[in-house]
Amino acid sequence: MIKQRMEMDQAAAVFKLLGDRTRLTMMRILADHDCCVCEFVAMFDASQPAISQHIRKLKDAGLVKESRRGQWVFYSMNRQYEHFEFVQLLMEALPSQEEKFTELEKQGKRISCD
Amino acid sequence: MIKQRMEMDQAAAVFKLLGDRTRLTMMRILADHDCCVCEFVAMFDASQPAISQHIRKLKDAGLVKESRRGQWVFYSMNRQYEHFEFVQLLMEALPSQEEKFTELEKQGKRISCD
DNA sequence: TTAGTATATAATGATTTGCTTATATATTCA
DNA sequence: TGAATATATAAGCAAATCATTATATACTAA
Repeated sequence: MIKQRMEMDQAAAVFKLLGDRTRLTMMRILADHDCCVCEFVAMFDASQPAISQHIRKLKDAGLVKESRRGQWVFYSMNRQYEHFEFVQLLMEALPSQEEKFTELEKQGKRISCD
Repeated sequence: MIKQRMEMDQAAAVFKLLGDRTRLTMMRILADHDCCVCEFVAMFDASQPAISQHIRKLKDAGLVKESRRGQWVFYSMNRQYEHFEFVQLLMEALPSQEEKFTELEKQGKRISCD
């Protein structure tokens, strides 16, 4: 696969999206696991609308995609995103947020749709 | 050198700083060359105060450092910055802004203090 | 159909951002 | 010293950002 040339405007737009603690952590988590909204709400100390609005920005920009599974809406990294590889490179430079996830399981708040 | 663990808050703060086209391009240029303020002013379609204010943010955060050379103030990447390597990794993922520089020389606006 | 759960959206407001204009400060050079 | 150049800072303002509250929509299950 050929690496897309990244324009500075686009790069700045990505950085801007990632320049928020909540969105950045969400993306880092999504690099490892799909996640539904209520899981994010449980992980972060944030309201459900706040989480929804952060996700919307990521979705509008194309970084994540959604898929409904029953009553839940799951989000995942969008591998079709023009600069997916760039985003992935960034996420790999950041520490795993696995604790957030294990903590969620400990609280019994993990949603599983398998 | 041991790679510093990057906290998400700090990472988000870096991304936020880079989430502006002008600052991001400045940083990309600084990855290759030191630069003085008037060179940035000539390169970007921006006023001198606007440029100064962008630089100040980068300096306050520790990403760049200044050194006066005669009447000019030159800026460079701060290699002592806690997350210098992280920033450098990001810059390497972006296209060189060499054209900006060559254009500057063509206009005879390159400042040289050697 | 109705209640309950999950999610999205709309309206609002405080805060932050990034410019502008005006002015202050620092340095060089005649 | 005084003029010219380079840079920084302050004040003010429009737009963007990010939360909150209230409400709408979508789905499940009884």
